[in-house]
Amino acid sequence: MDDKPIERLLAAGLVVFAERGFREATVRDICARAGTNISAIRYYFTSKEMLYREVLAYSFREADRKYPQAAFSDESLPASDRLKIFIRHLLMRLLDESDLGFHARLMAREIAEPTEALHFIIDTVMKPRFLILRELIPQLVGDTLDHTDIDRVIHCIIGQCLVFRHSKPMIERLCPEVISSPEAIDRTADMIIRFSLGGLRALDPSPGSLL
Amino acid sequence: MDDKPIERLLAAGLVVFAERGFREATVRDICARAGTNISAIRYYFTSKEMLYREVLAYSFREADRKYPQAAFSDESLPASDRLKIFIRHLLMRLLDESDLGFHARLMAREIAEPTEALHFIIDTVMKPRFLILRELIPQLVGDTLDHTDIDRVIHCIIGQCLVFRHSKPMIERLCPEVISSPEAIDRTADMIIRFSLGGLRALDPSPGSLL
DNA sequence: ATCCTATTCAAACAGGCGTTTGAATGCAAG
DNA sequence: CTTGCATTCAAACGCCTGTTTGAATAGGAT
Repeated sequence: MDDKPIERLLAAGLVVFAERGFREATVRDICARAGTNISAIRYYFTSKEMLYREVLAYSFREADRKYPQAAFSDESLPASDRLKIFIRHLLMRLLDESDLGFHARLMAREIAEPTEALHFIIDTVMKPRFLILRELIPQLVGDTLDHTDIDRVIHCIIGQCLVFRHSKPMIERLCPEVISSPEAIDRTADMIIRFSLGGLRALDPSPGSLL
Repeated sequence: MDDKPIERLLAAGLVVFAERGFREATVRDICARAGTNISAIRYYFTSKEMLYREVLAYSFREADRKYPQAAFSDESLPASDRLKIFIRHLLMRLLDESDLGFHARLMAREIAEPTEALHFIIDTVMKPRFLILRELIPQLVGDTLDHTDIDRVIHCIIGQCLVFRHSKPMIERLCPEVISSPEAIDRTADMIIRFSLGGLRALDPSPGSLL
């Protein structure tokens, strides 16, 4: 447990908001975890909603600290390698059960049921990655697809990663083995990569494809 | 509006539960939509939770009535055709904005944040479809994958469909065109099918593949 | 008309929520 | 020690929730 109440509230808020969502999270629960009095939220953040915004910012800071500038934005690497890195990176973050996992869960929540903070999140973390994929994918499928189809392909790829996070309850009932261990998650990442590269190859009509 | 209060409450409950989730939905809102008094829920369903269960059952009934026994379980068709039907079917249901869309949203909610009803839903609607895919996929990729990898592939495929439902808020901000019209959704389904068949081909080492 | 049952209704209830209060506490500076 | 300020605390506030109540209403059977 950190020393200052502000840090403790941010850390506790991250956990509770990630697990229960904004509305279902209670300030009493957050404060209990943080070991503070209820009114500490008002004192330091003025309201639950302001705390939530600060938790989001805190979450981004922590995530960027642990996963700094992903190598997938390194333009000197081959496009297919960059895509592989992106997929593995994304899946790991999504299924990470440490502090980092809360960040992923928090964002998954915002995507599915946006608060007013969604625009900020999209522009800050989603859009930059999205734009990189927008220039990456055409390098892998040639010029046959228009920009809308490129966006479709991008979602096909990230959807394969997201499903393992947000359908987790179903997965754990139907086939828990696919993500039950770090090795299993690793194999899942491999599978998504093989599957996606195969999918991209099917979209590229040129015979001597880069893939 | 239907005639009987029970029907009206079920229909209103479907809409409100699908849009707000179980906890955030209020009985006052549901009753207002249904045009009944608040205590009608107690009178006909004894509690909000019992109403929710009945809404789930009602939702399944309605969905099966509109999308009866999908052709994709027709074993006389080629496996690849059955997969195509499955993908198109699933995406259409997920993005359908009519009554049927509420059914899909309701289930998407249960998958992401299960109530006690999840087990029932999984065994009733998910598992049967999942088991069909479990026998379908091996026909398309040969015998090279163990059953866990088959389950991974299944999730890669359904993940591509699910992402367009549950990342909708993000899609509508980053690239709304991909699902902005029935034609666009149709093109998205085509893309998922091409992408998935390509992915499956990449997993099948045999030269003269069925794909 | 009278009774009985089914249904509707407005009002209130208890509990949990985020927020607010005002006093208690700690602690460094004068 | 005293002052002043930042911080903590228990308690209460007002609001909204699901639920409950008991009376009002309706409509068919006798």
